[in-house]
Amino acid sequence: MKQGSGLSVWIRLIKAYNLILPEARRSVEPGLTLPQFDVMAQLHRRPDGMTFVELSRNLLVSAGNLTGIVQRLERERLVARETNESDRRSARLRLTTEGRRRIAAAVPRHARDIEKVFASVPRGEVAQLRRLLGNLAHALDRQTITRGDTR
Amino acid sequence: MKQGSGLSVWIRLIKAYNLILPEARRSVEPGLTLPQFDVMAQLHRRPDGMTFVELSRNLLVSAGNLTGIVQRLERERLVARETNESDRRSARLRLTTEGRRRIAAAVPRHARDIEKVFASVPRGEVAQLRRLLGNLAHALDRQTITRGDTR
DNA sequence: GCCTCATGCTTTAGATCTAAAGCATCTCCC
DNA sequence: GGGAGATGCTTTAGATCTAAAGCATGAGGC
Repeated sequence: MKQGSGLSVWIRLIKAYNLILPEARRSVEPGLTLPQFDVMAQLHRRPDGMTFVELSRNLLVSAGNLTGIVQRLERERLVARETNESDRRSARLRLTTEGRRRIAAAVPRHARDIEKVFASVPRGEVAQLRRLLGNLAHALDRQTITRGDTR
Repeated sequence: MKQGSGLSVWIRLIKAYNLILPEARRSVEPGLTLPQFDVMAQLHRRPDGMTFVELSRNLLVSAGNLTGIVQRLERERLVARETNESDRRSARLRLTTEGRRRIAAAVPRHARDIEKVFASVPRGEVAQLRRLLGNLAHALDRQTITRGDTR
């Protein structure tokens, strides 16, 4: 009777995700795409910079994708890389002064815009969703890591 | 104190979505992409076929994207289009016999694979998530429609 | 000092995605 | 009729994404 509720959760998750995503996209600084904004927002919280690997872990973006995203940000002089002399494979990315200027106001504005999206949802439900989605992500995380086994 | 929970829900939604998505992708019939699978799964439930507009409404995929996805399915002879003589703008898409064969077993298998993803989540939480995500999608839906106003 | 493997980033091919413009065809109203 | 606007699909440019291969550099064992 309760059969199939997992699939139903997944379908509703997709639906909610795809309803919010365009709002999130609309809310980013004009001239930036959402992935570009995400990279800059991450860097904004880490004045000492981040490597590609650190970034890709925090953003759930593969390293391969970052190459292109960062290249476009470098072309716009919003991000700069410096090579690490002690490990010449890795690069450290930082916001430029212009990049910091552009993102500083955009981050809190984006946060406010996302809050507005949830304005019509009862407070209690938002709190529950927050908790349940946190549990869900944790459960999936463990499961995904485990699946890496050869067994 | 409770400030910012909407943003937090959004971030966790992204995380959960991005954890499940690779599993969903892994689970589709080999040789098909997830969007291609989605199109075929929709058509499988509608033996009398669907137009591009109907499909894009059900899949949250823009009509522009469908053109390419359907072209690849036509190339593989999994889907065929017939032109509507009474309205020559629109096309009706149907699964071919081969397409039906390919998708028939894949759909329930995919559903079982998604259920497995939720195996480690307590039944009660799955039920709550189902309900809350349903409410969320409804609330957002109304809001999005309303936003279309000039006001 | 080499060899092997791991690590960090880039590249490639192919598919998708957004946003916007474009092309037919239909509808409606004067 | 004929034109204005709506509708259904396609096309375009640019960005992203997956999956997989590739390249350079590091680290550890012998």
